[in-house]
Amino acid sequence: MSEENKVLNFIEEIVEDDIRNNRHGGRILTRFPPEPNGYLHIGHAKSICLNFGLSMKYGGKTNLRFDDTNPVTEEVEYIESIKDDIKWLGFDWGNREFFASDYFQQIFNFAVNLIKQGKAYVDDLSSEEIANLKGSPTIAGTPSPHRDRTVEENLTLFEEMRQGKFKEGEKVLRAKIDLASPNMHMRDPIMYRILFTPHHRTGKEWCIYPMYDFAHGQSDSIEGITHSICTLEFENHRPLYNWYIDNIGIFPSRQIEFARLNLNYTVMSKRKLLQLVKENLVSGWDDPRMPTIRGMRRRGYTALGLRNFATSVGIAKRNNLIELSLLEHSVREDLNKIATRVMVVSDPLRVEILNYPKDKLEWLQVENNSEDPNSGKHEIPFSATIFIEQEDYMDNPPPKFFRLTKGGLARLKSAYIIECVDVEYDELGKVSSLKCNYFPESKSGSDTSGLKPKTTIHWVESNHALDISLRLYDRLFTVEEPDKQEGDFKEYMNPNSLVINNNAKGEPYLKTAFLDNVKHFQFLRKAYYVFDQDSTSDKLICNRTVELKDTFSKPK
RNA sequence: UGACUCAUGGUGUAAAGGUAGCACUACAGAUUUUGAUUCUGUCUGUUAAGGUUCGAAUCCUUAUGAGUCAACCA
Repeated sequence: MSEENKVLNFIEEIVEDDIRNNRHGGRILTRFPPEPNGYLHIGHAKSICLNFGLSMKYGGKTNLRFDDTNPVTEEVEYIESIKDDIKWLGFDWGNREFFASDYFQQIFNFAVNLIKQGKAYVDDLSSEEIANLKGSPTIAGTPSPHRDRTVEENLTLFEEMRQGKFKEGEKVLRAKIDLASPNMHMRDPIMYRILFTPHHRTGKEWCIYPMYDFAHGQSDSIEGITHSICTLEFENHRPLYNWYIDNIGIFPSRQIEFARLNLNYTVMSKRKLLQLVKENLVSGWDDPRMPTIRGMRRRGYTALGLRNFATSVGIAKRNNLIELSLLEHSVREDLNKIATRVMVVSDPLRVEILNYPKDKLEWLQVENNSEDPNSGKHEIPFSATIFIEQEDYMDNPPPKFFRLTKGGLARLKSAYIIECVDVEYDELGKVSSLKCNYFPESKSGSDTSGLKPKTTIHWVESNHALDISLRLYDRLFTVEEPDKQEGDFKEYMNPNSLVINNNAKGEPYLKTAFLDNVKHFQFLRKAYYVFDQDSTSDKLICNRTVELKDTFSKPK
């Protein structure tokens, strides 16, 4: 055991304890149980990493199980995307792919079992009537007039429910537990309801469907799940989870709850994300501003970055609000190691190098990534006209500005040192171009000039420059907790969450890289970028994944 | 004002009665042909009040604050 393994979260402690006590023979089986009614988000990623991580750590397995017990909201479309996202994240469930709907017959049999024990009954009351008789947390519920039907009567009625002899809402099957329980979930919860909507897998075979509480734990038990990990809002369901298992007498899976992930400046509920998509406030589930796995992937976040993030947020029972900066840190950490360095000028300022021969062109070697010695090199052109970043030149620099100024020096990355000798302005008085001289003996790698410019700036040669479209993404909301504000959360959307820049100039290698399927880049001194899926070799579109840390521009 | 759960720096997470640690953030400094990376350092914390104990973040009591629950959703 290494040092880091000694710090266990509370679930790992439970698992190690179970292994120590030889519970289930030391077998560990977890599951990830998505409902196929939406796309996976970063919160699901935390759960996926937890469940798969746990089984990998303790020599167990993890099942993928679709919790498809509500045909009204579920669609096949989501199943493929969910599987795709889990694979992309880097996890493999092998052949352990299951559906709660596969267990409908067994779950039905469990219900019959409870009816026979006198622990379940068919109720004719409407949804409203049942709710009204349920009482409140401080007031006990009132029994339904149908609570004491005979076993035979219940058996017949339930079978008739199954045969489709009743309309939707006409009858339900309820567990007979305790109408006075302080836990509302124990007040004769509904086990089955009638639904004539065809199911995406079982078609019209069934017209009665088990409720979550009578399907999830049963599926866990059928699969022999040892640790059924869910989020905190199911804490109050645990007594019911256990009651069903105890009373049916099936494999005792154990439910364990942990705090879901909350990220600031975003929303995480499927319902709200769906709203953003439906109302076209984002371009889709894979909009790079979305906290969905697809969105983050399109944004350029890496699977490893996301997995590391999931690990670093930790597992506990206390409600949390994670700062976006931790996510960004995790992503940068990975990208720093793998991103190919290129030069792209987002706001070009033309520079003429007066003492460089007008028709000369040289190709210079640059490293793909100085962090990775095996990443190789590529070539960039250099000539008498180049672009640099507008913000890298100032007439009247503030103190501590050490980029280019009139009469000042700067190193062009991987090329020469230049000195600014003259400045031209447009009619508005804005700097329109620079005249510089270069120092031939200052060439990168063989510099004998003895000059020590205070900084190195990025640049792009003008004749070979590629026009690049940049999509600059920022946080989707202007407030930390959009859900907790007054009024509609959508009022707090950040109007600048997407800014498109079509003026950027990139080095020609970008096109080669695109054709070579290189994905992640660091645009030197600016940010990490990824090619958007809409790119073609003639029109490169880059999504800004995350900016580089910048300790200079902060003070303003 | 019912039940369940939780409470440690700005954020997140450890410390199983014995030095309050780690990561992120922020701020310094060093290195740097990216104001990045890397390295070093600094700031800030046990919700409150009692109790048990030689000793309490940890155990007990009470208070306070927060979350969840009264869907034929999951």
